[in-house]
Amino acid sequence: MSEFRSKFDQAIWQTVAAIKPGQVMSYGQVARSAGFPRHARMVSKAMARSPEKLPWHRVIKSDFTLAFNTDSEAYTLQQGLLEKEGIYIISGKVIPTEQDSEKSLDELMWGPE
DNA sequence: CCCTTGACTATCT
DNA sequence: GAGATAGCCAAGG
Repeated sequence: MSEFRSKFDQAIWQTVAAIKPGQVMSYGQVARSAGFPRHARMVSKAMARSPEKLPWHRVIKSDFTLAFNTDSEAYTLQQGLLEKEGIYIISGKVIPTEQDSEKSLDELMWGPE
């Protein structure tokens, strides 16, 4: 069997498990943090194979949107799990815990329209 | 061995 | 802001 996968999966799962409630990380960020740069796409595979208890919903795309189609059930599920932790989504984007830009906060509160 | 597939990302229109 | 495009890379057919 593939040695890479088992080692990779464990490193990824450990990293994801370390994400604190109320925090989010992008796939690329997780990959890098786990020691596997440029493996963002592999992270998604590791998620699909991940244990139930893993907080997979705290992993989102680099642009702060969710990885699933907005009309899919998985999207709704992830959004629900995030909201249960106090993380909400405005205009399709996850609200970052740390707001540095007034512009983005402005846009998040008022929406693009 | 070649081709296709993604729960991705960065860059350019 | 929304598409299109090009990198990315292991897995499976």
